[in-house]
Amino acid sequence: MVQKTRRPAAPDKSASATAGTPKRRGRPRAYEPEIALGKALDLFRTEGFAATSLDDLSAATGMNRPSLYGAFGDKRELYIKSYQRYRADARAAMSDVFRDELPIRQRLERIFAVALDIYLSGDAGPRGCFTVMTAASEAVSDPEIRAMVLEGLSELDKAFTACFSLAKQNGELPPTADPQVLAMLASATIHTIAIRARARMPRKQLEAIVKGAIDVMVGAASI
Amino acid sequence: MVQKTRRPAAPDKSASATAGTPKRRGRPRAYEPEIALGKALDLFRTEGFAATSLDDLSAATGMNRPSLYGAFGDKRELYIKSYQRYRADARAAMSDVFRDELPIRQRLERIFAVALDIYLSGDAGPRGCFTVMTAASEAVSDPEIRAMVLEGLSELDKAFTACFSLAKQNGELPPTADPQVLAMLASATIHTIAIRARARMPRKQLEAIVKGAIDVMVGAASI
DNA sequence: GGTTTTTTGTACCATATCGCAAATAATTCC
DNA sequence: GGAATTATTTGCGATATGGTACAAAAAACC
Repeated sequence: MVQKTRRPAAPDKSASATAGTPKRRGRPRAYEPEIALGKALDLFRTEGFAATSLDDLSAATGMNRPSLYGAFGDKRELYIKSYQRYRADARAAMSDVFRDELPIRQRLERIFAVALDIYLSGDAGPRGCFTVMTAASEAVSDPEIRAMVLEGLSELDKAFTACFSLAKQNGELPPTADPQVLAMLASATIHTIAIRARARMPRKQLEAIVKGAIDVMVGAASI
Repeated sequence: MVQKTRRPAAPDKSASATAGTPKRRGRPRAYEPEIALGKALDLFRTEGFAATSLDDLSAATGMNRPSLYGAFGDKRELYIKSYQRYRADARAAMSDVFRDELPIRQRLERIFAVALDIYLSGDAGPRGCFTVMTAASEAVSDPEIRAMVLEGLSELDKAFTACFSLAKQNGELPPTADPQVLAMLASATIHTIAIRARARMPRKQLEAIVKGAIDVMVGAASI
């Protein structure tokens, strides 16, 4: 359903006080789409695409199936929107840390701490990284989803590369250090803890892995 | 169905020439269980547990559903047996290389080459690592499967640890090198290429990642 | 040849699943 | 208040799914 008569200009009514809410015309929505999408994401993250039924989604979001369909399209579209939401959330949680002007070691520590928080959250056990989960499931058979996953992977790679490049410029790393190689190691560390988290490896052990990886990456160990 | 009257001792019949085939009594099996299990594994590896139906499995193995059930139990049991088969295959493919007395760098190169072969194989696109896939899907909700995955992860960790410990003993690594930390990096590299393979990252790029990781691990770079 | 044993093949069942159609409810516009 | 618009609710229908019952088939055993 394409939205037709969306009010052309500002309505200037009293209700317009609630910023950006142009008083839609029909029956008001009973549930906030953004909240519902978050619930759907939670489910998809724990169960995966195939193991999540529309009934499950309906129960989790509080919307019944036709409403779900009207709001987000079919199951696959909902999955894609959930994944985009996940990426947006993760980016929001990470961007500050990636942008911060901290010494490289502390920056990495904070980045991985945030990642662990994301991967270990969840009522029914740790849920890992949705990009990794999607790569492991839908990415093989669905080209569009695969493209999104590939983009998600490379977004992380690029962020780490920028991180290490800056550190190298600042003289925090030896001139022989290759930011791209270090970025791949950092991404690999992200991926391994995401997987291990889903297998319920305890946080302490994951933190030990992170610490060891950081030691190697910033050159404190194995020199 | 528990096997009852399994012939108590050696039958000493003519057919006994076909070693270890004690001439079972009823109608002979139309399909070799080991081959069928291999086909089931192929399917599970590409599609995952939930997205693979018994009809798919039936078509792939050439056994109809009742036969499948009789031979392997229900779908979950078949998945578990498939996973164990995968592990056995991977172990067989890896054990020589892990045991070989090569210099550490060449050893790692060969290990990762074998891993890439496993991860990039498949008619319907690269299939990655089944342990990683299972961690990403069934491991959260199924404790038994989760335990197997955790064991699979730690088996790899231990193999790499032994690898690096030996190299350190041989003086191939600096005395400050921590075999456990290096093993985690090696496992992380395995995991990241498994994931990237499923997103169809080209082999060349995966090999570049492996090369960079090896450089760092054996201390050729970033020193 | 007849009996026993094991496997296969056909058919079936109960349920789950996805998607949608039609009716009902709540709101704005006139 | 009535028309128009948008959402929700109920319920349906076609199909897929996991699992199984039961008869037919193919072999060994006697």
